Amino acid sequence: MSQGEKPAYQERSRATREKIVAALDEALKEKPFDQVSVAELAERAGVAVGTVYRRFENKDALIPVILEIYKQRLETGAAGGAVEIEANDDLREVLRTLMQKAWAILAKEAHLLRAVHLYARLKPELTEDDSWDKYEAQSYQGVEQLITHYADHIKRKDLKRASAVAAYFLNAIFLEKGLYPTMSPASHFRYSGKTLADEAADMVYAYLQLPERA
Amino acid sequence: MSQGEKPAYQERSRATREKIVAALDEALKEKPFDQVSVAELAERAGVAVGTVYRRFENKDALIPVILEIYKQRLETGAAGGAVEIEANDDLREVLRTLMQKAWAILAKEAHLLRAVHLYARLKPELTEDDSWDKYEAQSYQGVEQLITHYADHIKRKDLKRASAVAAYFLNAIFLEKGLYPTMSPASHFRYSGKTLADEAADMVYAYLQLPERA
Amino acid sequence: MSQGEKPAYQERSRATREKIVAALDEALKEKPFDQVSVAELAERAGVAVGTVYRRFENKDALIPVILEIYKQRLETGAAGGAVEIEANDDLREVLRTLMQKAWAILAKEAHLLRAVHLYARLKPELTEDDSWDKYEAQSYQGVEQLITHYADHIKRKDLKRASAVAAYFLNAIFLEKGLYPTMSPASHFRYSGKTLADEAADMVYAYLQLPERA
Amino acid sequence: MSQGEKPAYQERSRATREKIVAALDEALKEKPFDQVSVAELAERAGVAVGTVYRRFENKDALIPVILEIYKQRLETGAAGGAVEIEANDDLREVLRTLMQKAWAILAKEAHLLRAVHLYARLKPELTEDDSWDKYEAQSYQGVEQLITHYADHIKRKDLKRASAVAAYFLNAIFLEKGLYPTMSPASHFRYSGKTLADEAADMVYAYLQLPERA
DNA sequence: AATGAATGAGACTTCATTCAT
DNA sequence: CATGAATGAAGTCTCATTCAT
Repeated sequence: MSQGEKPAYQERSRATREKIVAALDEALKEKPFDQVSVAELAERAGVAVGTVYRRFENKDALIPVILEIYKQRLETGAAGGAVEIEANDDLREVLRTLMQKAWAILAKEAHLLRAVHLYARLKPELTEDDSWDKYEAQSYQGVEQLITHYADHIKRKDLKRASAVAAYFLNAIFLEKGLYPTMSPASHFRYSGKTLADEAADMVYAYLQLPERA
Repeated sequence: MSQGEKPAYQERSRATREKIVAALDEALKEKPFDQVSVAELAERAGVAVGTVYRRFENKDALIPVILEIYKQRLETGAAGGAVEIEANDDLREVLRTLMQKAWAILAKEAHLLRAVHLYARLKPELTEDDSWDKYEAQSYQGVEQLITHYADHIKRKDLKRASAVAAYFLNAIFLEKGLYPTMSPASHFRYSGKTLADEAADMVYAYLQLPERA
Repeated sequence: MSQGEKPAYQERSRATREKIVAALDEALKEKPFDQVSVAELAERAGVAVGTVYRRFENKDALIPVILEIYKQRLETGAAGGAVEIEANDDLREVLRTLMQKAWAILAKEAHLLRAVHLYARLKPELTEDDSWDKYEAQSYQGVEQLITHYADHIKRKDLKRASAVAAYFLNAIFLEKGLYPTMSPASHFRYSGKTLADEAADMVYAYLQLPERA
Repeated sequence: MSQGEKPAYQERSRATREKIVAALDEALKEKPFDQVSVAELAERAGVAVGTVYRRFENKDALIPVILEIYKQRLETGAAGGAVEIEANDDLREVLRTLMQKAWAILAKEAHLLRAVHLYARLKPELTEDDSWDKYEAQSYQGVEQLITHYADHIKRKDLKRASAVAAYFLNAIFLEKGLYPTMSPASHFRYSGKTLADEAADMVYAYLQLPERA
């Protein structure tokens, strides 16, 4: 239960909450959170306006929910395609596989990623318990673990920094993807998402192979 | 003159337009475009509300102006710090210098970058003459030229794709910077912008040095 | 049972009613009836919203209850401090004692007096059986009885009118007190309630001693 | 211009303001301020809802206006019927005349008196410059001046206290009148307003003639 | 009987846009 | 051309009341 959300004691309440959350998920595919009125949300959810306010203190209390859905989707997606790393796998290949998986998930949840960045992340005070912070930390650690695991095959000395830079980069590239999921064909990057994922993996791999400046 | 903008034949009109544009620039430093009301804009510009509507058909007609200001600032910034590339300069160093320059400019104009991405780029139909398209093309070509210039020191075969990927990456990383110019210290990337710029340069450099997969 | 109230046949029902009434009494000490929502009332009473509606047809049906509580408090208060009038008591002193008693009770029940005047009395149609009317009649009669009892010591000829005027006056002065129980010290009447009660008694006494105009 | 009110530079603005104020005046004759919605007010005034908000920051900003109208009406009324006190006039008669005048004015403006007491006076923080305070002080001083003027014909020693008590009493009796301007015929005070005014005057007169207790 | 979730009318307020001056 | 008053649709939120459990 996030900040500003009201407790749901009954089964019925939980069902209602789910309807609202689902409606929000759908609505975000079409327009930014700002432009989804509570009335529209209620209608999509098939409930009355007042019902939304019975579950959420105000419209802003829905923002943490976005992050919540997003994290849940990622977990579900990750669970479905967990990557088992064998000791002797090639780092370049592992990165490529990982990026492909991540990209596939994001292509489906881009609308949430967009909302997370534009609302949840920009209003951290609304997100309970440093939720974004924790999530971010987790993803940074994931990258760090991978890199540490392959320390012997990496030329960078400062693995901590390398990990942070790599994570920042991946985050940035996914953000771009999230903001412009269906960018007009006029866009000058004419390669497929699959290709881009491969190249992003290569970029990280190459970076790790490059020794620091003297 | 962008879409929805009205012609300014007289001297006075142009002065008015300048005032409005300057006011918009200032306002965007404080809040997103959405939250800048026409009334506020008029007040900041020292003109009446009706006057804004005499110059711009509606509020959306101001969106292309954002891109216009942004491009102009970049040009001014770039002109002030043009990088002369000598034939025998080291590519890694050149990239680093370029990134530092770019970073410095963006740090100052982050509010515009943010607005460009959130409004101008998301509503390409509002931007006259494929303005964003042209701008994007230009920046892609810039990267491509640089890479072509250093073709001999690069291991990638497909220079066109490498250029596109590099440009996409740079764009993404700047977007992240633009959206969260003053991200809370809780953020897990604890390195300075200067450091990040260096690492980004390295990442592109390393990528260019890595031959394509077999 | 007032208008709009529903019969409570069972023991449990009566207990519920009591809880609601007590909650209303408490709530009125803090805010006007208007601002006490049914939900708040139910919570204060420790019952569900629906339960309130099982006992009272609608929110307005609570208004007569206010008068009921008020009358009951006055009776309790009066019973506790009944004034025995001896034949040879001085009228001026008797009035003074009465006013002091009345004032003491009202100071405690000012919130009810306020509510009675603002809601119960302004919506007589809601008050069952001319309840306010009866109450008013009773208080007028009380004054009349007292005055009749002291007829020999009074100069006024028209005792009925004098009684009515005196009752009206007392009512008015208590209303003022009820509406502004804790008026800011900036208020220009800087005397204590006790003093004011004394003076009010004097005023009535003096009035009774003044013969009608020729 | 009271608190929360916006400046009206143009003639047109002033006309609008007047329309709104007049509409408020009318509306208060029918229902309490609480129950007058901004939409209703706008409709009565023949303007749009937004227009009300252009002149008044919010609904509460209308409260000080009530006091303003009330004071203005009293002044207008008083001006029309100023009472010239001749040195040798009888105090009882003077009081009677004054009360009759006051009563006549109030009968017409009872709705404002009601609103002043329920809103303006209960929310002094909304009333600019201690406006109510000043008004109250003025009325107290008026009574005091009259009483001082007739000091020789008064038996009370403490004229200051006597003045305060008299003013408090008059205020209270008018409040009662304001709150129940058209009390149902069931009311037990069956005398006309004119009669009541006479009796109120007598009451004050008698009080002044009664020496303090020993 | 009791519960509390759901309803939806209606209140306040904002603001892009129009238009009389 | 400029001004700023006026407009009114639309948004957020409250709360008396209803109803399924």
